[in-house]
Amino acid sequence: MARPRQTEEQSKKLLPIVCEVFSELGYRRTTTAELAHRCDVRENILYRLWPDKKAMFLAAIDDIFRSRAEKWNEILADRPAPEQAVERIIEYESQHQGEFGFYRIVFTALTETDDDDIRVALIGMYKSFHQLVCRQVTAARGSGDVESGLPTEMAAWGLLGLATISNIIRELKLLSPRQRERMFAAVAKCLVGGEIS
Amino acid sequence: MARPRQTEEQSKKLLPIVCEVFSELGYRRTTTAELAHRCDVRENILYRLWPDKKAMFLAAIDDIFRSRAEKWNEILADRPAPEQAVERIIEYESQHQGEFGFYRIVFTALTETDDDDIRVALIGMYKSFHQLVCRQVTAARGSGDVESGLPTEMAAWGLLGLATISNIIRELKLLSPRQRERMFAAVAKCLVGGEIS
DNA sequence: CAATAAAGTAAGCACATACTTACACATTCG
DNA sequence: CGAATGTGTAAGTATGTGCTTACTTTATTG
Repeated sequence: MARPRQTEEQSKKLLPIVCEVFSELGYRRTTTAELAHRCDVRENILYRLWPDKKAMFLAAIDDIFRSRAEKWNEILADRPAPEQAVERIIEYESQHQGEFGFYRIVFTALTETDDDDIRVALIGMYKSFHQLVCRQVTAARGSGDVESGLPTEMAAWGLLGLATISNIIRELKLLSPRQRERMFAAVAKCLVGGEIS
Repeated sequence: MARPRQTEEQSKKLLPIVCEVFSELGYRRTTTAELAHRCDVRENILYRLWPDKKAMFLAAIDDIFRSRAEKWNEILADRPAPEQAVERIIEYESQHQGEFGFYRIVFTALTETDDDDIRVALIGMYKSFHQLVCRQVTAARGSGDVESGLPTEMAAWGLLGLATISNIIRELKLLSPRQRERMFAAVAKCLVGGEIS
């Protein structure tokens, strides 16, 4: 007998903007006023969608992981040969870095908050990502002798580290985009396929 | 005809505490009141040593780089064989990670501020570190054929990435300390000595 | 239409916090 | 000593910010 709730749709609509602002400004500098402004609504509307600022941030963490994983799935959807899958993802990552503000969110979550819920969310995200990467590395390596190279899980952590420093390099312009891409590809190749001397 | 200034000595005395607080809490959560409290002085005394909070943070960045570089020099001071130098540093880093709050300061500087002076300080710091690492990698590789492995500068970036993810792993307890150390050593070895397949 | 409930507006409150000011005390050196 | 200058204390100010509240408008459905 009245208007049906649209909160669901609205939060979906607003979430990408929320993500963007958090990843641009970090947790602390992101004010609810700024969030509202960028979402082109008033603050209290945000507070109808989420109970508090922390919930908005948690939603952003969740969304940022989901959108990244989705992207990877898209890449893998056209079924490249397993050996090429990881290369495809690496190529994608090296070129589209920072697009989702992934690392800024992580950094901010690590330093600006001291909240257990946020830590738990981060931990879950990293574990999922690590798994995802592990699977790709395994696929890329095929059934060749694994003993000669880095154990898969270690190579996967190395790749995550590579992605992280690569983002820092991008943010601080420590290398040109071209150089950064080449560095990313070479180091990734070394980690996935390199022998331990 | 009056008391001589002691600001120099006092800032030296207080700086490690300032570093510690910034790296624990990040830039935004660190209040001048908290800084004063931890330094066991009043706020206005901090403001006699530095013009504003940002200057305190910049001083912390500078100090944290200096103390880390010093540590490395200590390690290298007892002149290990060049091939072992990088291993020594890697071993040290893998075990003492997070001690200086290095990465927390970096993360916080990257996300919580949008200040050019801070960016410049960070950029300088990374370049210095990268050089330092490059020199060690070169030394470790000796005069062997370089062509077969990763170019030195790339390996150095990889190592910095490894240190970064390793810190994240430590902070989020994604691996046990033992596992993390093993991972660090294995990936580092792969980067420094690994062949590109 | 008219009742109802959601969406939107605007103002404001309570508190945190960067930075200041006014003043008392201590130390140096003519 | 005493004037000058540095150090320490304590309170205060102006602003920013998370969150709320009281109210108006809009859409839906019996």
